[in-house]
Amino acid sequence: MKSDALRGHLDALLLATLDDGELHGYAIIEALQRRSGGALDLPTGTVYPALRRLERAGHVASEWSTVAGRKRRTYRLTGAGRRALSDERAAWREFTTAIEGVLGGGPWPEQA
Amino acid sequence: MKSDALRGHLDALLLATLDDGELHGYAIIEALQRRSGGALDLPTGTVYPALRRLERAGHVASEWSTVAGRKRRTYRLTGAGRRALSDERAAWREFTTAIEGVLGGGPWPEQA
DNA sequence: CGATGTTAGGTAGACAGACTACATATAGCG
DNA sequence: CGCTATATGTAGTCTGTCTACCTAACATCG
Repeated sequence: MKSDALRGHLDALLLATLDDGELHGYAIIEALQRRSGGALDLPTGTVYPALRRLERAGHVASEWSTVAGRKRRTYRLTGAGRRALSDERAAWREFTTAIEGVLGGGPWPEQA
Repeated sequence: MKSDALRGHLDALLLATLDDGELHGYAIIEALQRRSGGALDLPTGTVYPALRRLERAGHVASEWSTVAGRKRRTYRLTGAGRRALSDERAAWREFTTAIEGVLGGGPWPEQA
């Protein structure tokens, strides 16, 4: 998968991943792999900064915990995050509709 | 529409627009507007450089002509461009499948 | 004739978001 | 002890798109 393709859609992915319950960063990456059928394998250098961006924006909140001696920062959606996710899903539908209108192909009707 | 969302998909759009026949740059922009239902309104500063990139890559070829005193550079798909378009369409399907696997939502089955 | 708008093409530079590469630390296994 | 998996993080780069601008011919209105 071309790497730039993701641009502008990463936030939606992260928020959607947290929609099923709180997760820590590493687990988010694994969830993305699983749910995308292996197509998405995001590097930590992409995900961690993005999570902090989302936290600054108030869309997620985090708490530290320690599990089996390892520190984890567990993220969960905030109310604003849930609304943002809803907006992102709508934006995704608009986006794909627009692109598919073009890619969809076939000869196009002249404007009536 | 968030502007970055387009990243990595612009080439596909341009190639698809030319798939129905040759067009000059300005007409491509209008065709994109029409076919996307008005959602895509790409500035010339985005489209013209992208077309030159595609020409350098050998995916389109261009010829100058003059219509009603105005110079036009008319673009058409090359054979390589047609193959590239096919690849882009496949990549688009993979991309949306991956994203929708994540966004698609609902609780997710644990890996069996 | 001058102003404005439409058609048409173009460039330079900024910007932002994702990536590469690197650094850190603990636990468990051989 | 070294290696792998788990887990988090930063610095700097890269690149494609956008913003803002410029040029030019023609048409129309006043």
